[in-house]
Amino acid sequence: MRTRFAPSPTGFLHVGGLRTALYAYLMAKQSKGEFILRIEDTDQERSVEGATENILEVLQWAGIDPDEGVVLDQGTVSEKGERGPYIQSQRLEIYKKYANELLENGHAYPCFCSSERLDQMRKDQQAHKQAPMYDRMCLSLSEEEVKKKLDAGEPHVLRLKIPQSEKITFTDDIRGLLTFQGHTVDDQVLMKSDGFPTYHLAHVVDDHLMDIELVVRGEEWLSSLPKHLLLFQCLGWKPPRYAHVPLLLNKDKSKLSKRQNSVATREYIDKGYLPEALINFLALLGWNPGNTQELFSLKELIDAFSLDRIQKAGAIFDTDKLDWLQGQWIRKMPVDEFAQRIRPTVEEKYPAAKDDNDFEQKAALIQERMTFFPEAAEMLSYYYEKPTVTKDLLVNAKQKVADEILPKVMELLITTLEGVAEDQWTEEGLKEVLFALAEEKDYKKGQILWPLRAALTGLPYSPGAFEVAVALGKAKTMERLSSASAFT
RNA sequence: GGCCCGUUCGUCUAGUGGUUAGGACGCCAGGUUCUCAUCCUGGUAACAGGAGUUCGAUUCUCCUACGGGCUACCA
Repeated sequence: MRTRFAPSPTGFLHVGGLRTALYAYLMAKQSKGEFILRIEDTDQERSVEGATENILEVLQWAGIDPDEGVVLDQGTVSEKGERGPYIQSQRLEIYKKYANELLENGHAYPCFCSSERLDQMRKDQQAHKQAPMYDRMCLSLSEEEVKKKLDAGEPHVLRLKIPQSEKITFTDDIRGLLTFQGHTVDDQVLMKSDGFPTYHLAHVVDDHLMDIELVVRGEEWLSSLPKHLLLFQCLGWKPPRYAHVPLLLNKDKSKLSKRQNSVATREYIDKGYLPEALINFLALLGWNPGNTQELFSLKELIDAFSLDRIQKAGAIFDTDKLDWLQGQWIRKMPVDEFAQRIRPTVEEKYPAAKDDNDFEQKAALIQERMTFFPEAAEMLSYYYEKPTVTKDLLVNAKQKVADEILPKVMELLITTLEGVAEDQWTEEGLKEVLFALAEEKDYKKGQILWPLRAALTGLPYSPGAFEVAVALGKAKTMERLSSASAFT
């Protein structure tokens, strides 16, 4: 099945857009079909320089690669496929052709009304509690009048002539049977006075010409669906399947907005979220697999996805679960990949990490406990700089490390560890020695291990004492113990 | 105002006439552990309301309420 994602280059890629793209992509891949990317830049005023690149980069980051259409080829925007161009501003002649066809067949008519008149008309209608709709004034123009105005080059638009008595029904892939009455549908503008088509005309023409079989788009389009259906009918084309996905919502249930949330996918990338986590999260917002599986890779989603398990109601964009998924996916990463991922941020703060041959070993210790990559540097700080140890940290009531026993414990730690041979300096080796020490001197394990860990890291929490001691090595461990014992 | 869509724990959701209404996140408690995190166990918490159909409605129908989307020469 051929599906498409057709963003407007008006800025960053919205997370809702990413979810829509994901669903369309999954449907295409599941059926071994093609996923097409088309750029809808028919609004010249809103088009933003660089937006297309940005959107493509973000999709690539997410692992959603178009088979056809506008693609990123080694970092630059290019086009691929037989049904191009895939950028609407380059298809103006095509739209013009079909607009003329509609005009000739009497399905569309030119409208010369000024925006001032239109504004006034709507105001009046609203004042009378009527639905604001075009009053069809220009439809009553005689053929001669129209010709005269056209010849005089008067600015005008082309409007779709909605058959008022028609009842339009359609079965949406998500919402089921939908019904609209012709008289409640406005005579939509198809061609603007600047020669550009509106979304309504453009997408119908393109989806037909590009052989799109399924359109996945946001619910906000539902109310203009009858216009699109009529357009297909007037042009003598078979409409594609449509799947209107529910909206992503703010906490107050309004449409997800910049004011209340981070909506740019880029922001989530910058915060360090993994594409696996974001994709997993987005997939589950409004869709469920029908079983209790929560973790899905993109590949698994391709197999498991189906439109009939998409929710009809909107979903609040609550990122608590995203954070949990992020932790899950971090833990699933191969250690070397994880190390590679955090290395740059650690090196930035601690250049010494560049020469660290045991970086991976240290990274492994924090992989189980972190949620956000930017935390990595701080979590590894004590390896690359001497920790600031205070007596307050060394003492710990819960571990029963009292002020009075501290000097003795520190002394025991130093003398005991001093006696450990280099080849015994392993987690097992240290465990054996220190547990024996605790038993011999009748200390609880915590009474010995807390001061050790605290002296080595200078932190109230960190990986365990044994792991840190091993990663640090004997020399550094001894050095830190002796300087910490000065506080006692 | 009009048209269209929707409504199960705080959040994401399972459920299609008979269930102790299930799972996940969050939160709380306990356990593991030298700390924190992880991990494990348990707990908290929901069918918007009203009629109707039915022996029986979360499930079907209607109404109400509430929420949302659209209502541009924007998408």
